[in-house]
Amino acid sequence: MAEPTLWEPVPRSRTYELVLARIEEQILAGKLRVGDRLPPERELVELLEVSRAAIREALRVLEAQGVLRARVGTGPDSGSVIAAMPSAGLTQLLRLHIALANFPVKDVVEARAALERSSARLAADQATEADLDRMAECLAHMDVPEVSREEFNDHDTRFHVAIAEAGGNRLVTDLTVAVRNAVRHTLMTAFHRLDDWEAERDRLRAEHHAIHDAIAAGDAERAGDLVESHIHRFHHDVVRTVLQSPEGTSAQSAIWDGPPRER
Amino acid sequence: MAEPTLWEPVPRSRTYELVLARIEEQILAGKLRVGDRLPPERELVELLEVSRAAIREALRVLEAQGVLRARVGTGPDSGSVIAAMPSAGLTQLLRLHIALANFPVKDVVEARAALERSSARLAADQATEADLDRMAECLAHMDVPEVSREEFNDHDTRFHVAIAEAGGNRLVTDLTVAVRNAVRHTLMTAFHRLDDWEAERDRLRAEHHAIHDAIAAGDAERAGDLVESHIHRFHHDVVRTVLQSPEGTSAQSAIWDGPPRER
DNA sequence: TTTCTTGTTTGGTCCGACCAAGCAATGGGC
DNA sequence: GCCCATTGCTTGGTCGGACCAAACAAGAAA
Repeated sequence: MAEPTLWEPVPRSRTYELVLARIEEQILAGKLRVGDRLPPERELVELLEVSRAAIREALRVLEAQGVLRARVGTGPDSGSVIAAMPSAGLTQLLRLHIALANFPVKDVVEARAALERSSARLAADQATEADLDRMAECLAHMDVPEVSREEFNDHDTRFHVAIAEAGGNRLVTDLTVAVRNAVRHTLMTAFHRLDDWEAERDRLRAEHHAIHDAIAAGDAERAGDLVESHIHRFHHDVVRTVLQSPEGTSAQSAIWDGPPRER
Repeated sequence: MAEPTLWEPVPRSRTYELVLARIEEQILAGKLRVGDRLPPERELVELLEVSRAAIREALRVLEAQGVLRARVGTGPDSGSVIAAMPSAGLTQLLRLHIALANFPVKDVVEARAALERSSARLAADQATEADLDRMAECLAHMDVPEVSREEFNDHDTRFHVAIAEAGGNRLVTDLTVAVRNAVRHTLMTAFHRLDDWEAERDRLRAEHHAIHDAIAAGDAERAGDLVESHIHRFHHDVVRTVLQSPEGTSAQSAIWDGPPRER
């Protein structure tokens, strides 16, 4: 039971962390809700009896988490206001950690597959006509005969986001968007290095239409399975192959597979 | 195509955001890796020609994201060091946004189910003997006849985390831990208000053992399905029922179901 | 009534100063 | 010659004060 990792921390709290804790208390307790305004920074200085720098550092953290939105001036929209923009913060966080190779691409793909399978199942159950129309519009853009790779990739993303939004689960949607954004660059690189672009394009078109049809038909089981295998196949055929081809050094394979498991 | 939301932003960059961008550049470009040290704050002031306050605000954000770890002194471990502790930052972010009801509990449950299904499938494919032993140990703790609810919940969490770790996917593991931590309080509350604790406890025990056995047998399909239905059933039977019972006001049902969908 | 000016509030930025935690080099005592 | 306390330097942590610019509100001037 004496796990060494459990005895490590002992974090001496810095002032800004205490400020953060005070504000979080009120959020967790429901006393601060979306739209509410925090007292002005100078007032918080007096209330909490710390320097403005400490206050501001805490506010910066909340802002980065998408919980706060600060504006100057005196209007009704000014000051530090509790907001709700989780996807930006999530995207940023995941981007950095993926870049630090904490999360190998393989893991990200797996997470995407899991999340989007869930989205597709939910979407099949409760997508509205408007939702289906939005998906169909994305498909139409990708079906343009001479569509460019950028255009295609752009609407590919929109298509998957549309599915997530149709599912109505905001957490899953935001996670999906964040994960997708986080690997956007990698995806585009793979897309450009593609040898047989036309074949892959046609394959993706067919898969997308199949997914759309399953959702439209309300077949959750099939929609989920199709999305899952769609993501797995694409990353297996395209990303892995392309990233490991000519310039495929050991460094890149590490990006894919991650460091060996150690215990 | 003229979506109104796309014309809103125009974010005037603040100094700390520029500093943040510079540091992120280097991380994204792979020039800063885990373990590397940033220049001292006072040096960054000269390099970037901004105030120390701006530097520090940027560093605070990175720290909150689990990308940085700062220590005073001159030793080899001192200064601002690139680190990799994503789950803490994720947990914090999710906790706040769940509290702000951006993410209704229902959505969180769905995300958990999706992620842990994926974990279980991976675990069934590649769990080692050591992994299985750790799971079994958690089960043993939960099987103690007079186990307390706290003990049970504690090892319940460990069991699920053990599965995620056995899956070997760090992103999914960290997301799982973060999501679980974020709803820990809600979970414990539901656990305590439980009417027929013994019946629920026995049901959970049986489900846990079935999951363990499926993973041990290498049956990915079954393991995944069992975990998924396990989570769905528990939250449907316990959390939803309990949280909406006596004190079940409209506010709490909003926490569960979230605000009505508007388009 | 309308328009311009002025003042106030608010976040944004910077500077300079001091503190305490650590480590490293120094030097006396054995 | 070796050990250990002292001293000094580097580093993040904290603070107070000052000034800027954006944004709005109120009052003055047309």
